[in-house]
Amino acid sequence: MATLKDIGAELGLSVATVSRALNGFPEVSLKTRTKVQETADRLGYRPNRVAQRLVTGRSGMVGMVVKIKPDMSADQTFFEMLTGLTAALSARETDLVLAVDQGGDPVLPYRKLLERGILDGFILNAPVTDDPRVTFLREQGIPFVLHGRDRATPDYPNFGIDNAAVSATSVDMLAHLGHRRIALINGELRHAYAAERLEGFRAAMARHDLAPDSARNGATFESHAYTRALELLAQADAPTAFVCASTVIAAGVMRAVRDRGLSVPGDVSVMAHDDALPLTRAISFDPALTVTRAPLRDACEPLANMLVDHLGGVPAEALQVMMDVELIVRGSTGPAPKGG
Amino acid sequence: MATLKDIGAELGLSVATVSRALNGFPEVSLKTRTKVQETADRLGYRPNRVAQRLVTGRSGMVGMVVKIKPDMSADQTFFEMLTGLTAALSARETDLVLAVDQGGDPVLPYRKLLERGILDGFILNAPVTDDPRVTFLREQGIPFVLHGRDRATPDYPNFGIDNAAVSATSVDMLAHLGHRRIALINGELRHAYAAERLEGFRAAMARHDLAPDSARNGATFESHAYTRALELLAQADAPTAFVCASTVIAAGVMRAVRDRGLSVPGDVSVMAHDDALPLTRAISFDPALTVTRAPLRDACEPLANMLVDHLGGVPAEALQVMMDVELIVRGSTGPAPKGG
DNA sequence: CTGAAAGCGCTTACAG
DNA sequence: CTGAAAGCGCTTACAG
Repeated sequence: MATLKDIGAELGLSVATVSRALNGFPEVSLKTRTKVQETADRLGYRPNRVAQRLVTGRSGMVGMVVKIKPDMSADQTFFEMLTGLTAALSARETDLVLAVDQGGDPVLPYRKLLERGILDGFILNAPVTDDPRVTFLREQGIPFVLHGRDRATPDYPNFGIDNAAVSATSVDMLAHLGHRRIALINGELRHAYAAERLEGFRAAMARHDLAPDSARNGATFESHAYTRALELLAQADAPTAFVCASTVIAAGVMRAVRDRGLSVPGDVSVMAHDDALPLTRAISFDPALTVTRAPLRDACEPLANMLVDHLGGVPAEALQVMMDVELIVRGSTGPAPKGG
Repeated sequence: MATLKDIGAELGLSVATVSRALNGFPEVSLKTRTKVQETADRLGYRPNRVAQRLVTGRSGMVGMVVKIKPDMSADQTFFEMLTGLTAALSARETDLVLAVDQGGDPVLPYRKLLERGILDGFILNAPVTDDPRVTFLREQGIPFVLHGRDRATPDYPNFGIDNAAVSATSVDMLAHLGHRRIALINGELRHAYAAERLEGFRAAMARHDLAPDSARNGATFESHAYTRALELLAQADAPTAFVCASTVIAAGVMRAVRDRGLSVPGDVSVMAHDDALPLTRAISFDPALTVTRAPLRDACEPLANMLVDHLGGVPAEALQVMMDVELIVRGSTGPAPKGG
């Protein structure tokens, strides 16, 4: 590997000048700059990142932790983001280092990664309300960016969707179709997104003078959603519309509706929030699923850029974005049934 | 962050001695060593990896490339290994850096990662026959370890299963059950594992004096497997047993068998090789699937250790392991039908 | 516009 | 058994 010294030796220049030429310092003469650049290209010079990092104090690496389940599998949503983040970070000359959280103390993998002393910051995802990882990294003074937010008014860089608006948009649309009994089949309430969706659901239902008691929170398995939907459908005042936290949940709900001998959207409307995961595509449902849509992958580039910008000195206040989601109406929703 | 200098200053020792004490050099006196260790602990000293790396020339980081499909999703088998590898590498003080292969030149992401000059080596998976990545890394002189092998007699560290034996074990078992017409529903032939399975299949069939013409290679989607099995079942001399390259393929084959009005294992036996992926569990089939089994995850620790050992100077010849697979007989295989 | 020098935090021959 | 010194490859005040 060619070094600055090699280039300097060829041209009779000091490493200092070569360094400045290559890094675009304005005081270097055009003639010198061209010669240096040309020699660097010819020698295939690549700056030694390790040396740069030692002197700048930055490592050019950020960390991310995969949480794996007891069966050693990880969340589909994590991997969905992982590839996008890696690509986006790479465009900013930053590498992504991975660690695993085997369960237990959620802070431990971050602590261990920090002890290695090689990371500039972290990307966190899937926050729970008042996330202990946020508390830890903040008190350590380590920069990080969060996908979503773990509290109402975050003081760290974050990028996410307006989860209250997800519920509000869904409820508004269904209410305008005449639905009065609307159910929310939500994720686990400890997850910040689920808490926000529930809150948004309650507020929206209240605005329409509807009873918000048909909300069910829990694990986002298809089978769980199926069971919870069956329970609601067995009630005297069964819902005529379901708002689902994910497309997987919607699949369970649709199955339950049909097992009750009801039709979608004739008897029951079903809609979901769609993260655009490749394995459960809203458009492949029959009928195609009405959704609020916000592809997880769309968050990757903003998150990567925010973190790198933050490391470069941009204050957290300037790096907080809450996106609105898109409403896509398809065949799975329709007017409330007569006399429903 | 405390440095060697800080520790030395506290104790009136040179950084050289402190360094030696901390790194377990034998010449340091016990008394000094204890004092240094104690002070290091008290100060919360963590070696600066970047500095260590600059001087040793090693980075303590290895790379891995995710190949993502046009729909931006990645292979389940990749993620299955990713978490296991990260954990195993971490135990050896090594970090895993990720990059993505967006399609196109398979060598490009490796080249780009190398240009950053921060990686000691690579872990490769899913080799194709005579893999160009192997050629590239070899000519660059970069250490790597391969899951599986891309040629018959590899000269690099590798860990994998005996794919020819996978086929042989399967065919032997089915032949002993009286099956004469055995089909192989294989993966894409450009993948080294698929080529090895096919070769093993042909050899085993020949040993039993059976015609090995019922082999079909192709993409490992459930739907493709379904189609290919239907074609074979429609023939006059339809197979009475199927050896499947994966559990996903087995699912497609079983569906085809049933759509033909046939039963498993009464009319047709079905077995598969099982990588123990969490999403398609052989035991959840009905009837439970007979398999040759070799969990992908079992490869993670050996691969991680092999790479780190190789970086530490262990020659490639000492780091080549081909594992035998386990045969687990369950309900999806049985005697060949009478007159079949 | 360019160079000599110091320094980032460590490791490791070389002396003693 | 310990220290002084050189050096890994870079960046960046400080001079000139």
